[in-house]
Amino acid sequence: METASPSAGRPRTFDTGRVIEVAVESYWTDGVEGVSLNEICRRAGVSKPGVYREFRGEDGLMDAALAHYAESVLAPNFANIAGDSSLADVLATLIEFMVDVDRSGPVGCLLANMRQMPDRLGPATRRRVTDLREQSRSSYATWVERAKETGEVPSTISTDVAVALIDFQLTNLLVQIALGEDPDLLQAQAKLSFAGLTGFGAD
Amino acid sequence: METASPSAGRPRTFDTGRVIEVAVESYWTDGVEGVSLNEICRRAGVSKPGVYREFRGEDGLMDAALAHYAESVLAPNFANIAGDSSLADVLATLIEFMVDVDRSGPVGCLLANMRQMPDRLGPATRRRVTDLREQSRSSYATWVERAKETGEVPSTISTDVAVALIDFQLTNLLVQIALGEDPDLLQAQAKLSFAGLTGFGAD
DNA sequence: CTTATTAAATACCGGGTAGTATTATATGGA
DNA sequence: TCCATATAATACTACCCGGTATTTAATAAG
Repeated sequence: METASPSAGRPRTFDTGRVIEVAVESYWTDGVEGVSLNEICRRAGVSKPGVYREFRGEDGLMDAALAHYAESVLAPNFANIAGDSSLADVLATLIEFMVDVDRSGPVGCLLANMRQMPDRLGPATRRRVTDLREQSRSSYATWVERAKETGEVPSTISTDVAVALIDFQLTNLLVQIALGEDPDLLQAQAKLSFAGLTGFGAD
Repeated sequence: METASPSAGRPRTFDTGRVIEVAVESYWTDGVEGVSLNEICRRAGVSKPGVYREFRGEDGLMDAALAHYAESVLAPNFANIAGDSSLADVLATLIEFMVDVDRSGPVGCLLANMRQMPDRLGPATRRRVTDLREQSRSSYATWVERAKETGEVPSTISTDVAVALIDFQLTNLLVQIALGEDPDLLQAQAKLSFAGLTGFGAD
């Protein structure tokens, strides 16, 4: 299906997808606090009014970037993990993936970064951050409930607290990795931090 | 001992200590990323060249503020804690103190905030952040070593990892508290995160 | 060829930043 | 009284930001 109406007017050359990709890469690599709308325009080779017309401003661009990040990075990762392994395995896999600074793509996580910078976000982006966080928490909750059924996680631990633990540890792990902290130490302490949940860090 | 020479020149009215107090309060409450040098001058009722002459610029002011914070807030707290209680007690006390949002003074921690914002810091401030962090780690290391001697912490856990765990958990706890996260959930998950170290969160 | 239409970039606006050159003020001493 | 001295605030620079009014360019239709 071609673009609907080749009716009149100057043909568009604005590559929206390309701009979103540049924005994701920029925000992810430099942090939302470390890159300006002007700079993204420069990197994408695009004019500011163009971005404004297409995304209604910085908030819209950030929101679009976060949406793209969620579906192109977060969703596949969550899908790969959704397997039937134990909670300990899931968490260990996640940790090892997150602290792997040699893999392709930027380190850290755009969503985790944005959560630390609420003042830098517009309303739309903030809404999406809240929403994506809620989705993560919901996934964690199902993992925890399942692990409680198998007896891996003691039922004396409230699901809310377990979810808060996972959310806190993984998010801050990603933040610290992005800050350049030592990956090996981060990995070891992260595993240890889950010992009360699954007992897997106390080897 | 009065100020050395009342020799000549316009008498000074610049209250350095007052400016430092305002700076600490401002950076602590609003975050180093959330308040400008101009704004601090406005709040302290002082001119910018005055600050520049006294502190050599923003980096000097931040450095002085952090130094004052370290000796007026961090040091007393560490002194109060240095008691002979178990590591579990020390950590529980610290956590409960940190998540208490109703106590006087701003929530969170200036040092923890600065550690998340290295790009916002000048060289002097960054040096002091590194140094203070090293001091904290050193305290944590002695606590851990002592706890290992009493058998509270299994000697199979490397001191480096234990220190990294404590550093990570406490710092990020302070960051999350400052971000307005739910104190009760934070407290519960923080205690749980230390279960692998001391076993005290698994009640 | 002209006109309407759509999209592009240029150039600007108001406001913020850190830092500084300049000027005004208040003292002690000659 | 007049000057040297030290400190104060005012006013400015140069630069960045997000956002926009204006202008230029490229097409389809009449």
